[in-house]
Amino acid sequence: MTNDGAEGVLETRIGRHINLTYSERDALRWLERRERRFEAGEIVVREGDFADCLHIVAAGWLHGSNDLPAGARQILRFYFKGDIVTTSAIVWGYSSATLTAVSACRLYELPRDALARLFRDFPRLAAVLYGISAAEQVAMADRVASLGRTDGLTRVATLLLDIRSRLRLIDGAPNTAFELPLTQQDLGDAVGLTKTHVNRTLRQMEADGWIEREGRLIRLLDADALAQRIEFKDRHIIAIDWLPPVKMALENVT
Amino acid sequence: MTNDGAEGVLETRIGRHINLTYSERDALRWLERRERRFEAGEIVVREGDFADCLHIVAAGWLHGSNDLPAGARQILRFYFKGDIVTTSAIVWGYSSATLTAVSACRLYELPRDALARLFRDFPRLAAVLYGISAAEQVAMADRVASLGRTDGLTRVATLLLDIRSRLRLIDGAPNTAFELPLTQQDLGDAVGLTKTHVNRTLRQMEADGWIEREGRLIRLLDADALAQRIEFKDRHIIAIDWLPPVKMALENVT
DNA sequence: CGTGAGATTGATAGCGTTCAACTGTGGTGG
DNA sequence: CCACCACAGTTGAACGCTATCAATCTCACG
Repeated sequence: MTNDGAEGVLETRIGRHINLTYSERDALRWLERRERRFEAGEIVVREGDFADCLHIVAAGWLHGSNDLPAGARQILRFYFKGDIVTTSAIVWGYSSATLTAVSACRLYELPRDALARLFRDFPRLAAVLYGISAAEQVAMADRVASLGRTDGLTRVATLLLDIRSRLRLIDGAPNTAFELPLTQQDLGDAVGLTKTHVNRTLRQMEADGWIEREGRLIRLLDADALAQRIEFKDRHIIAIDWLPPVKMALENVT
Repeated sequence: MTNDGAEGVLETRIGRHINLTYSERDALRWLERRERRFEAGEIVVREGDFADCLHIVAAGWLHGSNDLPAGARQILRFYFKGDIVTTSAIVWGYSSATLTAVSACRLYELPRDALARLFRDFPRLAAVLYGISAAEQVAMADRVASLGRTDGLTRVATLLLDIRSRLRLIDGAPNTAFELPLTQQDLGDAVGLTKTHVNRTLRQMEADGWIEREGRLIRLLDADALAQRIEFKDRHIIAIDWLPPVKMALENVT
C-alpha cells in the first residue's frame, strides 16, 4: 500500500522539522499518488475556476497570480518543491488565483478529503501544516510591507534574495548564482513595477556591483551585504526549536 | 470545568461554519480562560519580542505592523473579534509583528501547547482552523495585489470596504456607516500612502460622493457601486458549502 | 487660554509610469 | 540558408501620481 523507496516531497519537507514515525511517513506518501505534469508556461488552474483539489509541488517552479481590472497582473507568490498549493480550494471550492508553471514541473493532486483524513489520523502532522501555513502568512505579510513601503530597487533585491533563499532550501547548495526563468515583465508583476523600470533597476544593480547577469542567470555578488542593506528577513528558515513543544504535547498520543 | 452560559468567541466564529458538538464547544471555550485587557493605543507585543502564546480577540480592534528601516511603518492586518493572532509564535517563538490595540480590547491568551492539544483531540476543529488560515492567506494576497498594482484611491476604498465587511460580520448589521478609530497616518501606513495623500484621497472621495465623514465616522454612500468600481472581492465570507466534505470525512470519528 | 495632536492645504520634487522606438535573438517556413 | 516574425530586453522623453517639506487650521483638553 505504501510506495517505499524514494522519499516523498512532503516527507522530506516535514522531516526537516520533526522526526517522522513510519506511519506518518506512509500517510504523507499516500498523499502523493496522483501525479500531473506541466510544461513551462502552462496554466494549471485559472483564477475562479472550480477546484476541489490541493496540489503539492513535486518538482519545478510555479507562481500564483491575480488579474486586475486594468489588464494588469500581480504575481502573488512563487511555489517550489514541497509547497502546498491551491489551498483556497479547501475554503471556497474554487481557485483564488491563477497558477502557472514557471518551469516544467510535476504536481501531486489530492482531494481535500485526503487532507481531512490526514488531520484526523495524524494530528501532529496537522499541527506542522498549520505552522507552515502560519509561516507563509508571515512571508506574505513581508511582501505587503515590501510593496507598501519600499522603493523599486529594494523590492527587486528582496525578490532575488527571497528566490535564492528558497532555491537554496531545496537543493542545499549555497548558490550565489541561479537561473531565473522569468521575463522582466514577470519580475515587474511580482514586485509591482513596470517591466521598463525593472529593466532599469536591474541594470542599476549591475552597475552598482550587486549582481551580474548572463542571459537568465543571475549572480549575486555579495548576497549578505545586499541582504543587510535592504534589511532582508529570511522567513523560510523555520526555527527548529519551535517544534519540540508541539511535538511533546502530541507525542504521548502516538 | 467549562464555563457554561455565554458563548465563546471561537465557538461563535467556528459555529458559523460547522455544527459544533458539545465536546468541541467545551474544548473551544477551554482555550478562552486567560483574559488580558488593553487600552486603545496600547502595544500588546512588539516585533521581535519573545512570544510563545497565541491570542484570540474577544472584543475590540487591533492591528499588526512592521517597522521598516527608514522609520516607516507598514500596517499588515487588522484583527477583529474571533481572530487568532500572534500565530508566528507557533513557528518561531517570537512575534513577527508589533500588535497594537486600535480600540480598547480584550484578548484571550493561550500557550501553543493548548493549540496542540486541540489539534490532537479535535481534528475537525483543526481542519477548520487550517481552512481559516488558508482564507487569511488569500486575503493577504489580495492586499499584495492592491498595494502592488492599484492607485491611491482604490487602495483606500479597498481598505474601507474591507473594514466595513469585517465589522459587519461581527455585529451582523448592514452598516453603511462605521467608526474608524484610525488617524490618517494609520490609514496611510495600512495602504502604503503618506498621510498627506490619504487626506487628499479621502476628500476626493468625499467630493466625488462616495463617502461622507463626520469626525471619525465614515459613511459609505453606495458601497455596492464602490465595490463594483474597484472590483473589491470580499474574502471574509467563507462559503458554507466547503465544510461538508471536510466534516463528513471527520464526522465518523466523533 | 495655552498646548498638542491630528487634519488640511500649498508648493515643489522625484520616482516610476507611459508611450514609443529600437535592438537582439531564436524560431519558423519557404 | 535566409527572410520573416515574435518576443524579450533596452533606451529615451515626457508625464503624472505620490512624496516631501512646510504652514496653517481645528479642536479637544487641561
